[in-house]
Amino acid sequence: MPELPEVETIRGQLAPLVQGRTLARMEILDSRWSRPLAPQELSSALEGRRVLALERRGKYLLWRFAGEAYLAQHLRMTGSVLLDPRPEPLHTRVRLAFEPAQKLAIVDPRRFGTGELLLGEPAMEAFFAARLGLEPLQEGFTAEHLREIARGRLGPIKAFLLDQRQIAGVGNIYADEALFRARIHPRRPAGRLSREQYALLRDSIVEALRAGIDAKGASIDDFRHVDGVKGAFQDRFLVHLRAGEPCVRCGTTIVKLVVAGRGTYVCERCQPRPRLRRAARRGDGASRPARPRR
DNA sequence: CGCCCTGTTGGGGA
DNA sequence: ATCCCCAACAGGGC
Repeated sequence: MPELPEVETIRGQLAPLVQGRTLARMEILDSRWSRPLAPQELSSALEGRRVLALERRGKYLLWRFAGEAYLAQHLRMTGSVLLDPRPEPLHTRVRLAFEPAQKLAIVDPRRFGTGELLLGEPAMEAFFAARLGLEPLQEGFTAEHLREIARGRLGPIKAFLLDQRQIAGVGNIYADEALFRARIHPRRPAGRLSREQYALLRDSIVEALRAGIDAKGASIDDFRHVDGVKGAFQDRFLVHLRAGEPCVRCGTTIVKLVVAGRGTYVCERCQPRPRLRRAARRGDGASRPARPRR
């Protein structure tokens, strides 16, 4: 019998455990988890249905049930899906029982995680279309694509990378890593990079994702929270959480900033700060002439 | 011991 | 379009 590690969620291993089984009982212990319906109604909608497949969409876990019923589950920061953990963890939010017998628990100390019921394929596709851009490892994720979706955007490139509607699946650690590898400062306006920088950034995003997969000994479709980023990621992630340490490339001390409301680590020599852009003001006629867009 | 800060995320309101 | 704050909890620094 396959075993799931105690404290990790691995879709790649989870899927074979539930596919083809019927969800016999679903107990939602935290009403916050359940969307858009109340827990009782959401469980009723899914109980008795067979699980056709379990997929990953960006950072969502997508459960496909018979009859075009779907559950878009998000683990947020501290969620995990455990295989029949005993004793039951303190922060168990949902209990799932399948037939033939199989039990899972959705555990989430911080209670940010959610389960969204979607009825009908169009509703399901619309849900993701509204929230997720291209996956970095998908065919069309090219430098040109990146340049096009960033065109005209003046917000910081880091915020842009974290925006799931632009690119699906890039998280805070990955964004820092990709920008470091591409030697781009996180505060650079997203739409103002050179063609070469978009190309480098595109490759760096892919590299960062591969580094993460590698560090975890996982596959791209796995969800796995590593126990302590500082431990498992240290060798492959070159800037994140390294404030005070020397940059591996130039020796300059890594500093921590806050960009897009997230802790952001940067080597300000390898990743030069953008020139301060002055707000256009009346009487500021001496400033450089506006460059034509496009 | 208590207080304060931080965080693998995303959404809503300003 | 963008920014700020919030959700709720644990763990670390002081």
